[in-house]
Parts: sequence; structure tokens; C-alpha cells
Amino acid sequence: MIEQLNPAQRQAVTYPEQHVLVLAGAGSGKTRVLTTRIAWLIQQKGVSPYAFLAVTFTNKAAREMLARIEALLPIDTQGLWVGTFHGLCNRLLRYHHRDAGLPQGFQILDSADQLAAIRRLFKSLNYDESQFTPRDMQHYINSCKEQGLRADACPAQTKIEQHMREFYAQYQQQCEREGVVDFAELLLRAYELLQNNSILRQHYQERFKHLLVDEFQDTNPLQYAWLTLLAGENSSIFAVGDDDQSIYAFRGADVSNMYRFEQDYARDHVIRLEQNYRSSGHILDAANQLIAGNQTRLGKKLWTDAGQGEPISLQVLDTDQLEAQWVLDEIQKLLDAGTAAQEIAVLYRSNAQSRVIEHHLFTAGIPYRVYGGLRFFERQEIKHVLAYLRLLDNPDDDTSWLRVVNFPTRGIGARSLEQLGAQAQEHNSSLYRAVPYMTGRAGSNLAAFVQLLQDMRQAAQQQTLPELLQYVIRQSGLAEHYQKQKEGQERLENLQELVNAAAVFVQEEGLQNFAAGQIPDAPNIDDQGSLAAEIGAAPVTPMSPLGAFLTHASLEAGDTQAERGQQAIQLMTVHAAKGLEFDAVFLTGLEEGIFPHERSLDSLDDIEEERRLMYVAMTRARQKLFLTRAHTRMLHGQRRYYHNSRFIDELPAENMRKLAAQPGGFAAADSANWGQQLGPNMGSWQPKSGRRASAVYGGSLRTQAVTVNGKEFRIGMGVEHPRFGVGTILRVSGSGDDAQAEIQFQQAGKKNLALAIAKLDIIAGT
DNA sequence: CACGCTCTCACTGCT
DNA sequence: TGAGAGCGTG
Repeated sequence: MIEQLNPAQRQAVTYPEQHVLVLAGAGSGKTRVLTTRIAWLIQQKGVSPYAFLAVTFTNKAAREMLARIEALLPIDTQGLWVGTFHGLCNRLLRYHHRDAGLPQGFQILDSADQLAAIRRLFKSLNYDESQFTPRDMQHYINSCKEQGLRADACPAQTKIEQHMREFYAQYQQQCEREGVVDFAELLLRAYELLQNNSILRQHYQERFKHLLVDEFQDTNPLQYAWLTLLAGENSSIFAVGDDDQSIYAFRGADVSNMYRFEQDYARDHVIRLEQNYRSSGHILDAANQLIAGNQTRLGKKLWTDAGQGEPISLQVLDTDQLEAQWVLDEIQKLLDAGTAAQEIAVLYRSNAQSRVIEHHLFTAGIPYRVYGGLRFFERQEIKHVLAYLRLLDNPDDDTSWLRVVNFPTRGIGARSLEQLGAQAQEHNSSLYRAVPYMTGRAGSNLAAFVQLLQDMRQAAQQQTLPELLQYVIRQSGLAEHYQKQKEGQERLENLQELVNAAAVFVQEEGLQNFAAGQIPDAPNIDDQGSLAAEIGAAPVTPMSPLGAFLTHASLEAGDTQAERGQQAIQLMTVHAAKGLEFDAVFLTGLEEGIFPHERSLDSLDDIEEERRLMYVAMTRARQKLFLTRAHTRMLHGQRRYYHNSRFIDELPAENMRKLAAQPGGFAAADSANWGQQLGPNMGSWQPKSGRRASAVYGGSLRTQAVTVNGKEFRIGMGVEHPRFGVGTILRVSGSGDDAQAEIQFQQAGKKNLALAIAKLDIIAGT
């Protein structure tokens, strides 16, 4: 089992049973180490499978981990807790819902549901959106929870903070009333459950001798607290991560958890996995050099014994169009040379950049697959069906109620709902429970809807889950509605797919013989029986197939796209590429303001995160890495001009191959021969010094003044912008509608503005 | 209640 | 540029 491991991997796998931090570089075999550690402890040390809790961030990672453990061990892996933070917390809360103060069938809100709930509360509290929007509020609530803060513990120094905190409290009340929990709540509740209930805490602390965490750099403070709370006196945490690949600070991840863990738990117990099995030497050397530019890191240097391979190619193009064309040409060559399409990836910093590339691939007839976008359980037609189903389980779920009470339309308009809302408020009840107070036409329409739900609930008692779904799709009128709709065909197919998904689900969970609403006995679910006996906890609460399916739908939104195996070029953001690898990688849009993104330019922390992102991007490539940038690209419907990304300058010359510039594009049209100008060592790639890269704007395109709409803009002139304030023109270029100026604003920093569009006032006398 | 118009705004995205 | 939300009209 451990014979084929390298020394560092072996050390990690066989480390004494105590807290360890494993710094696992990109492509160093971290999943293998994690899974082998579990298998080794079970097999060689006789540790019971019950003593393990292994936690990941994504369902995909959890599935992969389980599959690999099963491949390593001939024995039964039942009892092993492997899952996502949210999945495991959900499990805890289902088992101990009473202790956690939750209703038995609590529903889970996904981000969209949460936002809808917040919007609804905005309306019912008559909040205007001038101070903060529902989106701001959602972000605020989640980040409070991710720091373990309930509303009463949130700061209230300023008026705004007081308002937000008050709203947070109201939102929480609404969730309690409706019996729903959002994602962050799953974690916070589970944490509080263990915190407040010493019997449960001790039970789990004694049970889980080994806590293993994947992607530790992505944990947020609450996850860290949950994990360290769960670890008892005799438990050990095996934390695997890479601080250089921490790219999710924007959603609450805090790399300093790694530094803290090292200090507080694993001092002198840090293992570095630095041998890389993925990329060639040139790529690794360049990536190492780049990431060394970050101040804050634990430090690590990847190496390979597989040879230098090919240097990294860098190509500079005039426009985003030409960049896409160049990428297309190179892809064509790779395909001709026999590279499999799915082994070629085109990466970009943000999704908007995919369009041009897609267009070129599409025109050339090359199959491609864009990652990201709508996932299966997030589609509106799917969410509609799920809303009906949720109401069967929990009619007090107002979010679901409002979603489908009038969809398809059944004569219950905004007016009726307003009245219903008022009744609900008055009787302090859910909308569902307020229906009997309604009279007249609205009352009877609502009563009919309640009857519809009642019929469905009845069906749930007799039919299997797939049968119930089919029934709900028909009886709700959704099937008919989409049949009539012009573009409803695809939606109908998705609904059928949902029925199939339910059939697969009950099969896999062994629930196929149960009616949808029936609660099966739970003889073989884990050790909960013994737990109940042991600590006198509330009786175990298994879920009905319906409840289980709804939970599944919330916690696992489904893949964005089907199998990766298809013969298609892979297009995705750098974030989405984390954890993946390809023979050939095109990293596009390497311009200052694109990558690093303009929103990150003023903060060192943000720039360091962008640098890690660049590091992640580069280390996706096995053999060939192509970097590209364009002088100008269309963004937000405007042509904008960009400098070289600082990250290009930070790469060592000896690992790079400078490609000759491509002729053509607007350079030719503008009669400025950019082709020559961008020859080797000029615009394309320059060693170290060329940070300012003035060559980009140099030569015949350099202009002293331009006239737009009768106003003359000169270099050095003072201008005022309604948002950015007062600034000085550093540079002008182009003409007519394309005329651009780079302006140094006193407050807002340097901006490139299109003069025909920007509302600039010239400050007289400058 | 549905449709179409205008306005605004824009990174990354798992659970 | 173009998606999504808000608003007014038939």
C-alpha cells in the first residue's frame, strides 16, 4: 500500500497519530496521501472505520475520496464519515434535530432561495434598498455566520451596522418560523449543537479519533472552529492543504487558518509534499519563481524528476479577437498532432472573456465545453417542482409557497397575496396557515391550491418517489404550461430528467420500495442506534424518500455539465480549473486590470491572491503552457487598452519562449506597424525591467492630443469626472469614438477612459 | 397578468 | 455588450 509512495508521502501516511499539517503542493498526490492514510490506519493500526471523519468542500471530492478508499480496502467502509462540511453538519442536525432546536423535516435554502427569502423580508419590513440591497444583506448575514456570529454578537457601532444587525435578527426569526436553514446555518447550528451539548460533544469527540481535512486552505473561521471543537483530547487532525492555492478569500476562506493550525496544533509536525508528478520542469520553475513573490506563505518549492520539457510560450496580440484566433490556430495544430481535445484547456480570469474564444471555436467547428453556468437543480422548472415537493413536507415554507402558489397561474395575483400576507402577519402564521382567514374569490382560489397540495400529499403516501414526481409535474399544471410555451421543450425534458434522477436516487439509497412520504425504519444507518442508547439522545429520525431527495437536491446542485470524457476543448475560469490538469493549457488575457483583476490592484492582499490564482493556473499544465495577452479588448461594450500583466514580468526568462508577433489586426488598419514594434523583446515579452511597458503605446500611435465632440484633450490637462473626481491626463490615443485617455485621478487612481463616453469636464487653464 | 421597454451594472462561485 | 430587474401599458 505504501511501497509506491515517495518518502514525504510515506512519512505523511504513516505519521504518528497526532495533529499534522501536510503542505501539499499542486500535483503532489494529496488525495492519494489522504486516502492511503485512512486505509493504512485501518489496516496496519487496526483503527475502526467508525473513528474517521474526512471532510471536503465539494461533493465531487467527497465521492472521489470514498471511491479511492474503497479501492484500497477490501473491507466494509460503512461507518466512515466522508462528506462535505455541509453534508456532515446536515447529518448531525438530522440525527439531533431536537437538541439543535430544529423541526424534523427542516428544509435547506440554497443561495437563490436565501436571496428570495431576504427579498421577501425586505418587502414585508418595508426596507428601501438605498442603504443596502438584498444582495448586500445576504453577503453580510453569511459572513457573520461564517465567523460564528449571531445577530446579537455583531458589531453595532454605526447606524448602518445597527440596521444590518437588526435585519439579520429578523431574517433569522423568519427562518425559524418557516423551518428552513441556509448553508451557513447548517455549519453554525452544528457548531452550536456541539458547543452547548456536552454529552453529544463528548460522544463525538470520543468517536472521531481521526479528523482529516482536504483543501484546508479554503476553510473559513467557522469551519476551523467546528473542526477543532470536534477534536477531543485523543483525536488528531490531519490537515492537508496548500496555502499557495488559496483563491477563495472572497467567499470567506481564510488562509490564516493554516498558520494558526500550525502554531496551535501542529508545531514541528509539518510535512511538505513538494515532488510534483504533473508538470514539466520549465512550468514548475516558472511557477515557483512567481509564487515566491508573495510575502505571506509557509514556503514550499515544487520539483520534478521528469525533465525540463518545453519552455512556456508567450504570445502578444493586438486585440482580443486576434488572441482568440491565435489560440484557435494553436489548438488546431495540437489537434492535428494528435492531442485529445479534452486534454486542452483555455483558461481566463473572468467568464466574460469566454465569448470571443467560443465564437472562434464555434466558427471553426471545433467542439468545446464551457464550464460554469446553470446547474441542474438550479433551473427554474426544477426549482418549481421542488417547491411543490417542499410544501408537501413543510407547508410553512413561505419561500416555496410564493414560488408556486400562482405558477402556473391560477388566479392568485399580487393583490390576493398581499392580503394573505397581512392575514399571516396578523395571526403570526405562515401564509399557508393564513388561508382559512381569506374570503371571496381570493379565498376560494387559495383553498383550491391548498386542496391541490393535499391531494399531492395523499399521493406521496401511496406512490414511490418517481411516481410522485410524475404526478406533481402533471397535477400542478407545470407539464401543460411548458407544453404550451414556445421554448418549453427543453424544460419538459429536464422535468423528465428529474423523474429519472429521483429513480436513480431511490435506487442508490435503497429506498425504492418505499412510498415517497413514508419514513423507513433505520436499522442500518450508522451507529445512531447505539448512540441513542448510549447517551439517551432524542430518537433517531430517518427521513422519508421525499425528504432525503429534497436534502440531496439542496446540498448537491448537480454538475454544471455532464461527463468530462467528451471530445471537446475545455473552457473555464482559473477558479474552476483548480484541481484539474491538462496536457496543454492556454492562459489568456494576461493584462494588468484583467489578470490581476482591476478590483484587486490597490490591495497587497488581493494582489497576492491574484498571484496565487496565476500559480494555480500555471500548474494545471502538464506539458504545454501558452500565455497570451492582447493590447486591447472589448469589455462592457467598450474598447479598452491594457498593459502587460505584472505576472508576465515576474516569470524567469530562461523558462520562456518568446513567439514572433502576429501581423495584421487593427495595427495594419491603423497603418502603424505594430507587428514590427512587437518583435522579440519589445511588446511581446521583456525581461524583468519592462514593468512600465510603454512600448505598448509607443511609436506612431503615440499622440499628444485628441479632439472628441469638439473638445480637445491634451496630455497634462486637468479634468473632472463625476465619479472619479479630479485627475490629470497622462496619455491619449486613438481617434473619434475610439479615442482613449489614461488619467491619473487624485482619489480613484489611474483609469483608462473612452473620451466619447466618459463624462469629463476640462478644468480651465490646465 | 403578460409583454416589452428602459435602465443599470458588470470577478471569481462551493454548499 | 447583454443579462436581469423594474416599470408602464394593452
